[in-house]
Amino acid sequence: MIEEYQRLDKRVQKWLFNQGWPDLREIQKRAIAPILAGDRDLLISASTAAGKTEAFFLPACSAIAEEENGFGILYISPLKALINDQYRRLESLSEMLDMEVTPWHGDSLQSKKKKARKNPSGILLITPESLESLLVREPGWVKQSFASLKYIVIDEFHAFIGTERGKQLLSLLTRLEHITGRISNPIPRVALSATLGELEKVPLSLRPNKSLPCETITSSQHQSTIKVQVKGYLEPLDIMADDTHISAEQQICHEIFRLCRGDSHLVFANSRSRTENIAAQLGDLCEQQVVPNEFFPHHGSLAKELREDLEARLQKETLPTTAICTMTLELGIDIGKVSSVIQVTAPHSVSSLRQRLGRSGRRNSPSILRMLISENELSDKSNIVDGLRLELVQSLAMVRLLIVNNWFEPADTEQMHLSTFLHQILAVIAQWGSVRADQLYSLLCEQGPFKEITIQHFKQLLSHMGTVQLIQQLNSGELVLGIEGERITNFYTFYAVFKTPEEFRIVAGSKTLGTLPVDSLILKDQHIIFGGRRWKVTDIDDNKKVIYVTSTKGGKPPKFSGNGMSIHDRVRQEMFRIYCTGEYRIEVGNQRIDFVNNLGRQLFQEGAYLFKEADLENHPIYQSGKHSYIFTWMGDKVVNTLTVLLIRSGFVCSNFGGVIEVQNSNVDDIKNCLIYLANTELPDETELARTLSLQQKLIEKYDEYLPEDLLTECYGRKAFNSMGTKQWILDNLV
DNA sequence: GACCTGCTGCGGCCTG
Repeated sequence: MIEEYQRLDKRVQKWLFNQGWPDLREIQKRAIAPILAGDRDLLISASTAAGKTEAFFLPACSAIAEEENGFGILYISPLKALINDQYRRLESLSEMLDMEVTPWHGDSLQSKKKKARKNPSGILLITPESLESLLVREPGWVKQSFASLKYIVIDEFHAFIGTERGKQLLSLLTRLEHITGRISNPIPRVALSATLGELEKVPLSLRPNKSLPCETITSSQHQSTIKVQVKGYLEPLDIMADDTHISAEQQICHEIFRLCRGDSHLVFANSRSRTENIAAQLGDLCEQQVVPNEFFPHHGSLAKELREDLEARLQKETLPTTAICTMTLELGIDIGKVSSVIQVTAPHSVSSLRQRLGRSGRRNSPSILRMLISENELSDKSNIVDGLRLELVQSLAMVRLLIVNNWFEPADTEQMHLSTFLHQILAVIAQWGSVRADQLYSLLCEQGPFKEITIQHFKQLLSHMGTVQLIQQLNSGELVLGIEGERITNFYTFYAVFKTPEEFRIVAGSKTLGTLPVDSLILKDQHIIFGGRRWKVTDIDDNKKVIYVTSTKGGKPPKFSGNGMSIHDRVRQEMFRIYCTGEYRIEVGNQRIDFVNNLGRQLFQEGAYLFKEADLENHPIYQSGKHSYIFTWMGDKVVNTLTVLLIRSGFVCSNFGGVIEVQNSNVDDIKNCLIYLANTELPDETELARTLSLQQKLIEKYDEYLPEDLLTECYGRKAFNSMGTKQWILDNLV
């Protein structure tokens, strides 16, 4: 490997020597040859802090060190904060090479942009949105300054796969290759990513037209020790004021206080409002015990300054600090390792549980995960859904899938992303001024990433875009922007493809605490919790979109908006397996390790007993009083399909947590109805989506401009599965 | 009964 090291630029070698590193890491050595070759794509997949960034930049900077004109490396990041981090980290290396590094995003300095605009060279660090804005507004400059581009590197690539933003990014890269005349001689793409499931599928997500081969480098995983405990809590039927029946959440807060005080931890509470609630209660406990508060909330609606203060406090490691957080602390930001991770309520996916677990485990100590799960105390009026202890069993299933099967949800790469496709049509027309339809199709769908769009879809979409004046066709046949298209593309909000709700700022005195989506009801004089503290609303300014508050006692966290969640088939099937066998423990050698505390175990046994008593293993429909419940143990597509089929047949039903409740019905009626449907032609996904109102189908940013037929087809594909449902009925009810 | 990310150009105000 000595030879590999010597292939780096002499000044890079000198920089390495100055760092005092004993040796290059394995992935860093292995990346040198393929990057210097410059004739292939590269996927570097390794856990955080494995040195992925250096693995790319050391050889890539060596390769462009002699290049004087134009950018040599284009670095793309999903976060502005990461660009700032990376800029600092590249400072000394670029100084050694006398190489320019330009951070380019919405908040970076105009002076730096000006300088790079005049004299582009070295490394450009940018977000997809800023790159979009450059292509649309300054295509001539882009063509010149990227003429000798050698590498495109994408950081946190896993965050892009299967998303609207990821689709936009791939389209941007194709457009960049097109504008620089590099379609037939593509610019190598390097993806840096956390460890991914289904690694063999990733190269296609990096370059859908396969015009360059892709090599993959993964770090040899060192197995670390993991300690897991699941604890059960009981939510009392009556919560008394006398403290004998305190709520499950209060019990959980006491436990967090006991476990976390004196060291640093992360508590993931799944929603912003629960995050706020728990942070406030822990703050109260500190006050009651007259000790300094070391519990603080962290989520996306909190003001940047408040978040950064907490991040800095975690990083410094001088004061014990526990963050009660949402996924904002799951990945990306460098906060160092914490002593343990606590999960309150079941996580939404195994892959996010895995990321969270990875945040704990300091040098030479194990990763520690605790899951604190509450279930309702039962009465004779209780619903079977409560009795089964579904949330607890879901948590157990997820722990098993993660630890025993080493499985987590792969990204969904099958979606059409029509809203982003429409966005890219507008962006390309805005960039070129005018374009022929066949050029558009070739660029976006054949060379670019929109492989799922057929000519038929494309024609239908273009014609509708003409009707709503997004575009118009000239006599020559060329497409140009219409009035509405001009309006949208000329406003700065155009560059991002994802949707964000309008928000109110929350202001205390002269300080902004954060933001709230406008759809939550906030009234004057109401008491709220925000930023882990209690406030009273003094005034609301509808025009300026500001809520004024003052400090006070008491209050509830504001309601944040949100959609339902979707659980993968495999998680539900693991739950079913656990119920059927009554066994959740993990086998290690000849032993079975129990990772659940006494109350949790008791709750599990209640659920498993009810499952047996109702014989859900053999009878998926269960009648209780006037209502019936369908347990499919399948993912949401099948559950949604069954629900809509029954609604179309006149039943009143709803689903929650994968269980369908059918009101005023009995088992035989439901069974007969579904078997009858399965024996005839089941309506297809598009037909099922027609049952829903237009409003329910408007989800992504530009959905409102899509023809309803196309939107319905797209929605149907996302939400339903007719064949799978037919099979489920035949397998389980006949 | 969920979470997160990003974008412009310019006018006005403040500080050194």
